[in-house]
Amino acid sequence: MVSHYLEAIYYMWSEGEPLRSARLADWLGVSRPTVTVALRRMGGYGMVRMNGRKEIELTPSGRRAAEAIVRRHRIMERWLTDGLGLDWVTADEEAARLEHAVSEVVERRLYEVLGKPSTCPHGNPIPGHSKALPNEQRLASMKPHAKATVSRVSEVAEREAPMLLTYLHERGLTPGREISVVEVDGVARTIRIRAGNRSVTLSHDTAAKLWVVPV
Amino acid sequence: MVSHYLEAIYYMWSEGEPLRSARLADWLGVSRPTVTVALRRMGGYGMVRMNGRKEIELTPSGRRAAEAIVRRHRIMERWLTDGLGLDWVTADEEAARLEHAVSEVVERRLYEVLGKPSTCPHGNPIPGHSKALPNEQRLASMKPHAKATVSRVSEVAEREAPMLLTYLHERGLTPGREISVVEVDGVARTIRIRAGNRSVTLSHDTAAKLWVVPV
DNA sequence: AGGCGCGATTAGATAAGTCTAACGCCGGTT
DNA sequence: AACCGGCGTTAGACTTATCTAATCGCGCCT
Repeated sequence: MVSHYLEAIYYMWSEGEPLRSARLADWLGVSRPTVTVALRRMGGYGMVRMNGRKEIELTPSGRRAAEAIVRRHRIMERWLTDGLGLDWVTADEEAARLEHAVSEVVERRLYEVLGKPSTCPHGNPIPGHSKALPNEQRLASMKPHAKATVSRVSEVAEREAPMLLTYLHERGLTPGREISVVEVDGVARTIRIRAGNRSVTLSHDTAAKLWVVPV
Repeated sequence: MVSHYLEAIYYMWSEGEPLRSARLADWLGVSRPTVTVALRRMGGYGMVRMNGRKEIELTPSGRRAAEAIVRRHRIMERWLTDGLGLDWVTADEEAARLEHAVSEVVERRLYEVLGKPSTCPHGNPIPGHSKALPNEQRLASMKPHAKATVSRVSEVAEREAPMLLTYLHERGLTPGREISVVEVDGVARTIRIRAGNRSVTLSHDTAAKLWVVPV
């Protein structure tokens, strides 16, 4: 399941997580020796290599393969939500299986039929079709009274706490929503914001998974 | 790949092929020992059993699983042709991969969105939603001057000769087409028919893969 | 009756992908 | 300086899925 590994590496890289073997094992939910042998195999295929500090690096071909998987995941998610009306959590789970069965032909046709979307339903950019906004920052790093627009929900949320997706969706914290920071509580490690006309309090951890663009 | 085996067994059964291990090996393109061990494993899971004449039989649960796979294959084919505009051959190849990644949820929603079709693009019934017509017969068994309507193209055609699908599609030999038998040549083993306003000569083998309903 | 041929199985090998148990290395803390 | 914790790897084992080579068994034809 080389593509599972490539996909996870890509996510970890784009979320700024340290690219070490033990982290990858956690992300994928497998043991560390499993990752060691998998990386060795993938090294043999020329998909990844390890640098001097034992950090994982994608080779150009590994990166292309990883982007293809992530692209397919996000296009499928768009179809599952917009086309079939599935909720965020289900769409993510289903896309995780479908992404490995989708060929380039289907990917391209589906992308056209969907009207060339630039992001997945949670706002993450579709590799090869769009890039993350340059001035994005984590909601957790915003100061009181700042105003911003929600740009995306991190992939980390989908892996670590799928129900968080439902939570955010229910509260209208979806890409495009305008918010303002009401209060930052450094002791309780929470942040209170206004989204639309309602007030929401998020833990620092949760707020670190929401990316926003300052207005 | 238990589901690959179940799917193949289901196809062979519905095409009336003998359900022996060696035939299954041919259908799947694997060696006979591979099939032996696979059937043993599947027997342990309660999906198949062998009767006294060494014929393969699906248990009720094996049959349900097989139907689910075939149903998903045919629903996906409909989506790939009707929704994405892929040709018959490509749609079949893609569906062969996608069918194993589709869950019940996606299957059901997609079925609704497609308007509850009763057959795949080649006219094969979607298990659980429709059945083969009771008076179907092979075009190869029709007598001269008989008139009939094409009902379906056998799955055997898709496995053995994918280009046959293109051939039939180009000549308008698709489900619903009215045809009449012009001449049956027992020596050359060919059959000449009129389809719409054109004349087509098919080999006996090809005509055995086209199912028709006499008018 | 003998033999041929096909079908099915056994035996033994390979490769991917996973696990647990145990060990070695390195960096930071006491 | 000693040590502990986390990280990575080694060693050994298991499961699934595949292969080739060889063997067994049965039915049919001469």
